[in-house]
Amino acid sequence: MAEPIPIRQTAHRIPVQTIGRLSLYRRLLLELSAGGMRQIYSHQLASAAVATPAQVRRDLMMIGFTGSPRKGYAVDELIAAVNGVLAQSVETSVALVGVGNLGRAILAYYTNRQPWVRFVAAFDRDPDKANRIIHGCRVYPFEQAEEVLGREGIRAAVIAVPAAEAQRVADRLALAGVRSFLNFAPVRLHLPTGAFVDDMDMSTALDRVAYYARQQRQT
Amino acid sequence: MAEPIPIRQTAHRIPVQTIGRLSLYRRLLLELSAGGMRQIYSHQLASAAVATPAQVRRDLMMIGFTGSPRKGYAVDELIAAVNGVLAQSVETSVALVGVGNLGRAILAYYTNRQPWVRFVAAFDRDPDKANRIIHGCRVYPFEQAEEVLGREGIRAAVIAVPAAEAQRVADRLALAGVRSFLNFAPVRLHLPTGAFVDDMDMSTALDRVAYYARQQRQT
DNA sequence: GCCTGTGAAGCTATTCACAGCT
DNA sequence: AGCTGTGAATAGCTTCACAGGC
Repeated sequence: MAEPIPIRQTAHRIPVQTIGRLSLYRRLLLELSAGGMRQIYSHQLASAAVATPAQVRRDLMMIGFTGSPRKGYAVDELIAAVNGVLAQSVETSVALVGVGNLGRAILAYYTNRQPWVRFVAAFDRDPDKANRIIHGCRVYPFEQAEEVLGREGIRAAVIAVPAAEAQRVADRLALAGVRSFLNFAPVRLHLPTGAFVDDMDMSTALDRVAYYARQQRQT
Repeated sequence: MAEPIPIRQTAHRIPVQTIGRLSLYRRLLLELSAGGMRQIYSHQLASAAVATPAQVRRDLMMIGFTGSPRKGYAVDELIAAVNGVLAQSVETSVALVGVGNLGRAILAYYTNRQPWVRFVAAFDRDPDKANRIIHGCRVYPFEQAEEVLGREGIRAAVIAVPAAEAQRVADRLALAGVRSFLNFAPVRLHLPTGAFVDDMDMSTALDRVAYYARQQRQT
């Protein structure tokens, strides 16, 4: 009865930045592996990821993966190790809320990438959109959210509704058991502690980019 | 001949996080102002922005804006102050590269928001897309990038091309004078120092969200 | 009493730098 | 000779906490 799942427990919390970079490393490594690369040095992976070698080594240390001084890291083993952290062997079910222009583009974007994540349901307030299948994902009226989320065991959602509705949607999803959100609406969400939100605030991002475009001073 | 542009120089560099929050504050304040609010306390703005009051005060300190202990901050003056920092009175011209599903959704998203930023040109490799007008933005063949970017004085661009093309596109834009990038392609870009890149990496974001959806342990 | 402005402290991610290994 | 693994140092954003003001 000691530990039924002795997978790999890296005692400490992994910082969110590291999680993000691990996702990037995996993507790069999958491509390199397909290209025949078997071993890789931290400086090579760092260069591909636009990071420093020390950063790469630190990240891998976080997940308890070790290489050899002589040959660097074994690519396929490293991919497996990252998979072990990012996707605990099962694929994650995700819901999309808001099937407007942006929502559809998001669905199209994710289709046939990341087989470890699957969009199993989409919701829209507009009943005309219900019961259609978009990019292989069934659209339900938002009223059925609780039922479908529960049935599918969905704990992650992508919010692509207008700003004015985002908080209401988030509240309802949270009550239905969703704990992790990818928020495309340009508002910050108030959520119960323990929930995770990743804001993809395109408005803010464009403002930042516009700001730095004007900082053409000496550098 | 002392200082022809005595605008407002807050000696130190403003951190990118602060720039992002200023953008958010402005959006919130515009709405509050439209709703008739004239004064606001740091804790009120903080609550709307899901931040701490100290954070708000520090951010405003960064741009040299001061309130009064009694009444807090004057909403409209604060909006003007943020505008002074984020948009130096002129509107910023931006180009979009890649007019696929995602590119069109991006254009649609930004249309009629943020009047201080304007998409003046879009580019696509596919000549069939050229010379059309999408959401009020003219599409050019990518070959004409240098010419159009130069003519319009464009220094900021949104990259929405497939991963495999993003670096080539970025290189060419950088050579044509673009210094600030909003990158939707799921790769990190290598750019000359001094250039600014904001990565909107949707793949990484979804992986992060999926990861934390599974961390349903005690919190 | 309750707010702002801010020096100082705290925190956490990143980078350094070097011992150890092959 | 050149790489990994990692304690220690660094850096920079955030939070604390309190003086000052109304």
